[in-house]
Amino acid sequence: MTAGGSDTGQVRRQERGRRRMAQILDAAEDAIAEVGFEEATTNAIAARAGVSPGSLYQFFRNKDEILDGIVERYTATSREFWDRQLSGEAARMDLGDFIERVLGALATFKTERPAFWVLFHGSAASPKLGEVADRIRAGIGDRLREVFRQRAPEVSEERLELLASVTISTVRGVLPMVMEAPPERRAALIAEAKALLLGYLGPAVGPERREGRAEATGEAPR
Amino acid sequence: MTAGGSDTGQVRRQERGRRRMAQILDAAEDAIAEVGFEEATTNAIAARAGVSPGSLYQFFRNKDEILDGIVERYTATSREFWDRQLSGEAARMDLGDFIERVLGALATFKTERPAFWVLFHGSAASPKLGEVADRIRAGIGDRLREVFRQRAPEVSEERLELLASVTISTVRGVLPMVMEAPPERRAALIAEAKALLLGYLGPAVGPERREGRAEATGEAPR
DNA sequence: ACAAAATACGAGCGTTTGCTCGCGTTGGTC
DNA sequence: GACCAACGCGAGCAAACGCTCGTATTTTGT
Repeated sequence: MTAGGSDTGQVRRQERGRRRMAQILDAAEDAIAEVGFEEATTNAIAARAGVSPGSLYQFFRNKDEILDGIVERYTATSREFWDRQLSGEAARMDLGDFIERVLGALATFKTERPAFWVLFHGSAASPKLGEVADRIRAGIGDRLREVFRQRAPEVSEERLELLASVTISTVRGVLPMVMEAPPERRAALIAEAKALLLGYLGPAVGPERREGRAEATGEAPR
Repeated sequence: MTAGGSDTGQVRRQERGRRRMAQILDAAEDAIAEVGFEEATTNAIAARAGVSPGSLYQFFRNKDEILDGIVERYTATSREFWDRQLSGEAARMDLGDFIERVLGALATFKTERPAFWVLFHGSAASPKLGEVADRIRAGIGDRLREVFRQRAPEVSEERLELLASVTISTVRGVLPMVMEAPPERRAALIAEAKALLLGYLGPAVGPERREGRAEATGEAPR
């Protein structure tokens, strides 16, 4: 009898099994990134992972559960990434440097994990992936708002919310353009995106905000 | 015998037939907008259009050709829209007014034709739709660049290209946020988007640009 | 050493999907 | 009014899909 299921905890997974699960998730990730979720057949995923269809269903009760597995891995990876990018340090950096660092890190991350990129920004994913991506973005929004709040405590909460939302949407719109461009053009596009965001965020949360717009370097009025 | 096919020109369509084709395209548009292209079954589309599967295939050789029909209609509608928005007049307007008008028109258009919206910006469409949308955006980019060129003839061609690309990507990123927000919040979000674009475009193609500026969005001397 | 559980296989099931086919109806043309 | 193309129907075919099942092998616990 099959003893399937993955997170029901009813199966004592062996080392071999955990390896297989990772193999299958890798294969599924690639397949879905290539042709979309509905079009990635379970048999094809199994074949790509070097596993029989029967074995696949030993670890995942159905196709949706494979997607759940991918989502779980992505959520964890994403959290790590944004923990690094939006740490306390981010509130103390120069705004331009901050923007540049995040955009750069985002670009290299998407380059290194193209499957994640296609999965969550592409147009061939699935409604479920869309929802997860929305939730993740909401979390990023909260953290970004916190960074802004620390940078500019005098700004109202509603404005902070607007700033964070617009910033995320902008990055979301601009990043595909950067990623689809030939690599030698990326630097110029990132610089342009930086200018765009700097012009928008600078007056609100940058050092040059308000009273006399000092050109100063290294001041912390508070 | 069936005499199918749509654009092969081998069939003398009657008035009744052309009406049926429009019915089918309407139904297909709605169905695809709801569940995505692959998941919208031909039988369901036929039923929604009040037509038998056999009749559907009288007008469209296969499922892809239905998509072609939708694309054709959208392309025409889109061209009309952008003809209005990016006419010669656009080069003579105040930059802020121009941005506001386009954003507003875009928002109302997407509200009135939700199917188009989901089809071309949603994540449940199809690779083919993606390609078409890319081509359309390229066309919009050309026209926008032309508007910018008329507004600021002294700006280099490469810079104009960057400005147009970044502008389109930004709008593409910001618009979903506006559309998904509750209607009473849209005005605030559009105002915010306007500020974002004005800050970026103003120094380059706005009336407030100055010849002597060496800072900010660095202009390459030549 | 031995039983039980976990892992592995792949042919093939039941269902769904895009599409066909045979046949009947409507409408334009002479 | 006779003829023929265009229009219309819907049962059902062939292919593809997600998934199962009987069975064989490997690992773990004792």
